[in-house]
Amino acid sequence: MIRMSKFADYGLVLMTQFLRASSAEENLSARELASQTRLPLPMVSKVLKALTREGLLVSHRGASGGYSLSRSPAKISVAEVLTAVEGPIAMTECLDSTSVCKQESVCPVRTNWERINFAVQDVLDAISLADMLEPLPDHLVTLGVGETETPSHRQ
Amino acid sequence: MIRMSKFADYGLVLMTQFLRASSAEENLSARELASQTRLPLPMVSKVLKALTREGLLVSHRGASGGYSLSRSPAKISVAEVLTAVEGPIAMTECLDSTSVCKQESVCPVRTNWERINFAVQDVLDAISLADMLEPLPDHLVTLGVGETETPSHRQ
DNA sequence: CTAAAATAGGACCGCGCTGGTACTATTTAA
DNA sequence: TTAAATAGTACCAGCGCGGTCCTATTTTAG
Repeated sequence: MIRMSKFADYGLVLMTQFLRASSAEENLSARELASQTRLPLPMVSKVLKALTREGLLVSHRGASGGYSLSRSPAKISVAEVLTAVEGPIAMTECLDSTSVCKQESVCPVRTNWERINFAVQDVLDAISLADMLEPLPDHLVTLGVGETETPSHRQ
Repeated sequence: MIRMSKFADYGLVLMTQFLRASSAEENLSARELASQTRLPLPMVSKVLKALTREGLLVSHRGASGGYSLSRSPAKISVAEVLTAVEGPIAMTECLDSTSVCKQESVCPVRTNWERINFAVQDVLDAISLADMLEPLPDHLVTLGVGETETPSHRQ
C-alpha cells in the first residue's frame, strides 16, 4: 500500500489542534494535546519536538509553557507538516536522494514515478492546515482537463 | 514518508516488461523477467503469482511456460497493479476498511484525508501501464484550476 | 514415457524500522 | 524554591517487509 507513518499522521492531527475553536488561546501543552487527541503522551511529546525543531511550532518552556503555531495556519501546508516530521516525500525508495538503486539503468518507470511523486506533493502542498478542518474545495483534490470517466474505485 | 512497498514497486516494473520492444513475444518466464530487471528471482516469482491471482497476468505452466498480460496494457491502470500486489490504497491506517480507530470521533482531519486519498487514487487510476513507458502527458499529473503558484518543492 | 522446465502455494526467517517508553537536564512561572 | 513544562536522547519490543526455500503440480520436448 501507499501508507504514511503514524508519526506523519499524528503530526497533522496535532497541528490542527491549534486552530480549533476551543484552543483559541494558542498555547497548548503536550499534556493538553494528548488528552484532546487521545494519543499517548510520550508520542505526542516526540512529535511536537520534531515539529518545533523544523520551525512549524514555537515552544515555551517552563511552567505553564507549551507550543503554538509559528505562523498563520493558512501559510502552513500539509506537505510541510509531513516533511517536517519524517523527511522528504518519496513514494519509491529510488526517489530518496540518498539511495542508490542498482536497477536504475534498466528501470523503465523511474522517470514517471518521479513525476507522479511531484503530483502528489503538489496536492499536499496546495492544501493548508486551515483547509484541513473544513470540506476541501474540489479543485484542490481533482485532476485537470484529462479526467472524463468515473474512476474505477468510485463505482 | 509516504512510501509504497517494494512489492508494489516490483509489481509495476515487472508489468511494464511485457510491453518492451524486446519482449514482443508476450510470454515471459519468471527467470527471464528476473534477469531483465536484475531483481532476485524468488521475489519476482512471488510478485508474479500475486499478479496472476488478481487476474492481471495469465500464467502458462509447464516447460516453456511463463506469464503474459491478461489484457491490453492501455486497459491496465497503475492503481490496479498496486492494488493487486498489496491491497487497497490507504494513505492512513484509518482509511483501511478493516481498521478501527479510537480517535475517529475526535479526529478533525479524517474526512479530508479520505478525499486526498481519492485524489491520489484518481491520479494512479488515470495512468495506464502503457503510459508509464513514455513521458506522461501533463494533464495526468497536474491539478486543475486551482494551481497558480509554483509549489515550494520546485524552487 | 520420461525428464526437465515451468508455475502454485506454501512455510519460514532475519532484521530493521516503527511505534512507543523512560530518564535526565534545563528552563521558567508561581 | 518548587513544580511544571520542554529538550534531548537512549532504549526497547514486536512485527512487518523483503527475501528464501521446498514440495506439488503441470506441461512440453525428446
